[in-house]
Amino acid sequence: MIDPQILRTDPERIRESQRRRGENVDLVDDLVAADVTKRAAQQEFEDLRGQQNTLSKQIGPLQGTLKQAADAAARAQVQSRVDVLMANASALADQVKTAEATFNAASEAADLLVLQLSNLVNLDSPVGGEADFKILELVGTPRDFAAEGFEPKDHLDIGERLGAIDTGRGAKVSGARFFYLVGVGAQLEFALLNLAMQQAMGNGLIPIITPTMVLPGAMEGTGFLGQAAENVYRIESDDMYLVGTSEVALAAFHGDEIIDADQLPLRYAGWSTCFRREAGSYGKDTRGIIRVHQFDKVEMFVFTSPEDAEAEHQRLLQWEKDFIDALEIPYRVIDVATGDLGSSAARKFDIEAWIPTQGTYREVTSTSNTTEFQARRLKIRMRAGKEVRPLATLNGTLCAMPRIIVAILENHQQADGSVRIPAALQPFLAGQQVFTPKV
RNA sequence: GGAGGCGUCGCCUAGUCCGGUCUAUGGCGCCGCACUGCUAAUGCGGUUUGGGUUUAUCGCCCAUCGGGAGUUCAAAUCUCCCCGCCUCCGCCA
Repeated sequence: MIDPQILRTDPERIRESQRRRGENVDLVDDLVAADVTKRAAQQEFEDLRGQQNTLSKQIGPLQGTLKQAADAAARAQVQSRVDVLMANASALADQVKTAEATFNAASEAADLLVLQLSNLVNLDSPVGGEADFKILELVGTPRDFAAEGFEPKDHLDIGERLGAIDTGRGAKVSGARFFYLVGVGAQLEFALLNLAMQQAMGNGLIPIITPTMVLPGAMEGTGFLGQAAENVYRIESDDMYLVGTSEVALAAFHGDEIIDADQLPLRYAGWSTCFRREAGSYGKDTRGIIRVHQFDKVEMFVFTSPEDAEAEHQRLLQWEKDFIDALEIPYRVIDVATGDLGSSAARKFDIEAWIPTQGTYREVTSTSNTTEFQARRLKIRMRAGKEVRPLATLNGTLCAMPRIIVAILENHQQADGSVRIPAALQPFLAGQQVFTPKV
């Protein structure tokens, strides 16, 4: 949700944001109109309710007088005054009811529109669609397998030979885009989890394990029921959702709370399984575990003041780079274009790891500055002195397991089918330096 | 799943039976002022949140007693539904 004040003072700013996103610009004008209608109805209703309250409040004391009235004559006099007041108030009650219904309808209409509006984009984000990202940085050098004298195998070949990845049985049991991590595959995930958490805690983040099923409010509040709704699993029988990222449960963690400014920033490193329907990606990445319905992820999430949000965003990006650096994987950092931000983000940086067999970089992390967008929806505020106002939330992937595993297997494979284990991971793998094929 | 109890403006708490002087009591905490070498103590005042209006301020109005619906001129208080917490029973990793 954006600041409704902007709607009244500077709607052009919102229109420009919508334009850059390639989203509905007319929505802004509909909203401005709905807001005007809503406030007029509110005035009308509150004015009538005020009149009614005034009348009603006179009745109470008179009832007391009535009980203490000395004689029948006095009682009759007071009673007649009560009768008049009640008659007037009664007449108003109908009007109040009508005005209230009108206001509620206008209010709902406006709220519905507001929820459709995406966050204001950061003006530094490159304008355009998915392909219009800007490359900010190239780190590391992809290996020259030709020079090394062998053809790199893809992660599934390597993983199967290590007995680490089993997509065949995944499909048998759960369908397409499901997989098993077995043996060293499972060990590798645990090692990555431990390395990620060690780094996160070293940076002062609070480790946290979140629910993976959430109520509609959490999903709505984080902005996943808009354009992204088709990628979310819904549990029909209980009206709940499976989260696509622990960001949902992490953001909602402080929902409806007012946090003292001196508690900020609040930084978490959440661990959860993530579920994605991957609707609209039929035929894409069908081989291996690059695009799956269920995976585990360590996610960083920060609550901070809006003033500090951009600096915090850079910090999250740096921590993501630190992690990929530790795994010795070549990557590039991109500034995601406005049309590819998702509704909550004002700005987004992705890290894309080099995938040798694809000859390209693929997304492994993503960090978004959602400014006050989620906080407004989830009613998360900060108290700075006497002032209470929305805070900013940010999220960033620290380690999305399958894709990192893909990157490790492919980038660190050796001619004999073994995989070199990066030094940073070795302490979490009982000192193993290499995974060797079982077959 | 069953039975019972509970949910009040940061925390604790009065009020709910019997609707109206509830503009929600008191304590703690916090903020301001006064007093005092400093601190502490004490005294006085302030202290829910959201919205509208005004906005230079003061202010005024509406809503808010877990959530929603209803009865009523009027609901913390009465009715119904829902949610959460606690205790016990059952089941269970």
